[in-house]
Amino acid sequence: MPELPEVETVRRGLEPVLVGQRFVSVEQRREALRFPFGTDFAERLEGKCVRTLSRRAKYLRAGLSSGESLVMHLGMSGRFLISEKKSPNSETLGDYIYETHADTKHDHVVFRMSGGRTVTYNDPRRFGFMLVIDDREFDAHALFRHLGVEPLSNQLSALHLAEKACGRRSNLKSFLMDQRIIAGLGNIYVCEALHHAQLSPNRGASCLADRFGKPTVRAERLVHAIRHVLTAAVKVGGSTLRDHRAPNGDSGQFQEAFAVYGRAGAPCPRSGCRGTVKRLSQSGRSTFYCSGCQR
DNA sequence: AAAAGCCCCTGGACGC
DNA sequence: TGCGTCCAGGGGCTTT
Repeated sequence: MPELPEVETVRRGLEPVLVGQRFVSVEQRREALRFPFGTDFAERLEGKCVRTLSRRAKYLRAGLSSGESLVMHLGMSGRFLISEKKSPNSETLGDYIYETHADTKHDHVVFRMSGGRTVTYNDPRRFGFMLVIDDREFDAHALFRHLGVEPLSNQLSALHLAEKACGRRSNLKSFLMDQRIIAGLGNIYVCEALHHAQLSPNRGASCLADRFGKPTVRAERLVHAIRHVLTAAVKVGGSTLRDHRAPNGDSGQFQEAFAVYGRAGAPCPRSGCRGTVKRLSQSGRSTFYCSGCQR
């Protein structure tokens, strides 16, 4: 499911449920998801208060009162479900509602919060993971050390792209998928941003820099397109293809606005363009683009 | 060092 | 209804 707009949607949905609340109980139902949860996973959370809930790339980070952080990644199919509680003022476990739904066999973690709600992590494919790490080790952690710039921050600039693209031999699609350059884009939003920028996914990434290493007009266009597409997607709660939902159950709407993703054979929606959306395979993943207007 | 391929896992869509 | 095949929003690891 989740690229930056979906993860941000989940963050916004979880924030009022987690922040300022304490973990009353943490039920870990299996040894590992993609990675082992680590020793004492539940114990390091129980009794701790959540101070902040932030997002870095496609990761969620809950900052705890203990000086540690709970890091969560949704992989391909992870989602959170929230249930209300029967008795708001009681912390008896029996008063917490564990809402049954169609897919409880993939409920891997259940958080019961002091505010009275139950937060359940469900993930059929188990490509997601959770772990608790010391805040002092966060920036140096192997998962985050090499992450590139946040695309919605002002760290994303034409100059940054030009510097990273200089001397590269990969194509634009792979370049934008590389989390060490820009962190948070995935297959959908790379395709959509390239279409918006009218750049071919096959074009070499080195087109973003001129022979002096300075950013080109294409780099400027790409930065604008990435910001535009991500901002529009966040605004409508991301894209729901299969399982993405905000924690309150709402589905995203951005799939309605896809220009190219998943639309092979359809006419290009750009006004004045008479091209057709094509699908091709790059580095083992589908790319959708219009050969008419993306050059 | 960069780039390509493989793999983790499950479920849904589709063809027969 | 059942079976086989292909595909999927991510990303770490290995190989070239």
